[in-house]
Amino acid sequence: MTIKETDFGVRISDFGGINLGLTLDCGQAFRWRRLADGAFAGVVKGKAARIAEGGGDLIFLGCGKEEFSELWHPYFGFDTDYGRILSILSRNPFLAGCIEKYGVIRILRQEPFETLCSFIISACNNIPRIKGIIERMSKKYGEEIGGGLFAFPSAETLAGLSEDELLAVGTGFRAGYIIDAAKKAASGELDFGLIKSLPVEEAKKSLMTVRGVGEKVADCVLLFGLGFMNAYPVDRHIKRITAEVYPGGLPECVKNYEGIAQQYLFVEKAGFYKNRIS
DNA sequence: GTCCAGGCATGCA
DNA sequence: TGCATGCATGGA
Repeated sequence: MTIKETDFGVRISDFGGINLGLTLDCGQAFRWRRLADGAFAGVVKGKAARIAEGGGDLIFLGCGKEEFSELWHPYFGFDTDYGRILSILSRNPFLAGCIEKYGVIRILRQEPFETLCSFIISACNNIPRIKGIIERMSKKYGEEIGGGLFAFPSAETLAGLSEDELLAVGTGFRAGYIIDAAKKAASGELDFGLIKSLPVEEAKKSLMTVRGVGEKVADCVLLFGLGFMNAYPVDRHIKRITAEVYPGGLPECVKNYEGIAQQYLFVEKAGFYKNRIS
């Protein structure tokens, strides 16, 4: 990977490629939007970001080298060799077709508490509405970071809210679940640093001590927030797809990278990519 | 009005 | 252990 500081921000090349639009808008992250000029804007760990594409390079606008290496390098998993992983997954013809079609969809390494809340909210919900709820939560209970943007609320803040205060932003029946997650995270009963170091099954069990967190939500947090590429979230779409495409079970080549395979299957078959924001 | 949405907790067999 | 049901909410 080459990193260059320019007048506009950090420009990176030779990083292994990315389908930026799909990576940021394939149902794993909920705070990115596409601007009129084609760049993407989002809020990550309390930092406002704009990312543009040019000639296969990515430009992190208004960002310095230090911020890039501390925040964006891990967020996009630039230390992960997607070329190698995708060539392994391509041993399966169906996945090879998806990878050919969509390019490199990266699994983001998001802030764990925000990821946990986001996927608690995702239960029995649709993606546009999940985004709306998270935006309203941030606007009402998150810290303002300038430009009319707001950080995702802290666990401490959410832990102090009443269910009615969360109902007011449209969380519905998940309000109590979010408060339980916030209390456990704020008290340290849920220690993401520790969970990250556990074997996947134990990590999953500890996430499932939170009300409103079952197998699927736990797997999403493991995959999209804690770096477990072997977590395989099975939602109603993936259940159908897996039965349809792999009635005999997942192919051997998927082992250890179930989560990445899952995201290609989701994009290909859940139909979401057809509806995503242009 | 009805149906559906990246589920989960609960009660009952 | 396995299955049905209710859960808030808004858009189609």
